[in-house]
Amino acid sequence: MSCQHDYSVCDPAIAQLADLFHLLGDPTRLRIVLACVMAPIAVSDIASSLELSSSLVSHHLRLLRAARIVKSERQGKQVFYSAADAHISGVLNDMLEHIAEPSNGNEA
Amino acid sequence: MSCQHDYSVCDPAIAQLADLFHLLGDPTRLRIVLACVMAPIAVSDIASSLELSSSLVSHHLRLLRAARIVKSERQGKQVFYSAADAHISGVLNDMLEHIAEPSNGNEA
DNA sequence: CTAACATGTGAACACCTATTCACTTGTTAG
DNA sequence: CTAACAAGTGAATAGGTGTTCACATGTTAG
Repeated sequence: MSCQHDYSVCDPAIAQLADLFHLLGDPTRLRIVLACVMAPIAVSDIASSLELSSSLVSHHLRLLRAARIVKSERQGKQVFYSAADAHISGVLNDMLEHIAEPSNGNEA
Repeated sequence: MSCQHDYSVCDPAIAQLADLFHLLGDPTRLRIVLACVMAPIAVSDIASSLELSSSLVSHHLRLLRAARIVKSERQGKQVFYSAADAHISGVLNDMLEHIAEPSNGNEA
């Protein structure tokens, strides 16, 4: 198996990996993900709390759900979205730590 | 301080976070990052091993270095690039685990 | 059934960006 | 100095995509 768990990643895995990062790479979509990671939340609540149209939120949630970044659960008229698994929060935490790190003098 | 280390992320941090993910969201750029994460490597070696033009690799490395995802080190004519810190590999590992996870029946 | 609400979706547009090409800058060797 | 190699850069372009608008679907209440 040439597709192990270290960094010798096979090409299809790279495409999938890039797709996940790409989905998190949009500020609006990232805010939606963060809202879902905190707690299960309905589409309309995401829209109102982030001041976005429900339509836009739905568009983004569709992509996020297709990539299994979030999962959906219906409760009456509303559909609640939440983080798909723990890896997502792990990724977000690592990136936040990366940002919080002091500049190592390798910029500019 | 409203900008703590949990998910109540302030807006400028979200922009920065999204920018990092966006940089990893391109397959070509992600391959370059993976090459750098494995071991310090020169621009020309990245280009030849990934079958890309040196120009394209330089363009991407500029962006990656600006975001402190990679760092550069000159050795003679060549410039070696490597991962900026451990958080990057942590993020990549988490995402790989996310991919490797069995489908939880929430697709399609 | 209808009305009202919540969510999903298709098309269109404006914007962004990855890539290529030509060129410049830097470095070592002679 | 020049020649050859490595890396960086600016402009132009083709393709991708986030957003909006109008509408469709689904669900509950009456």
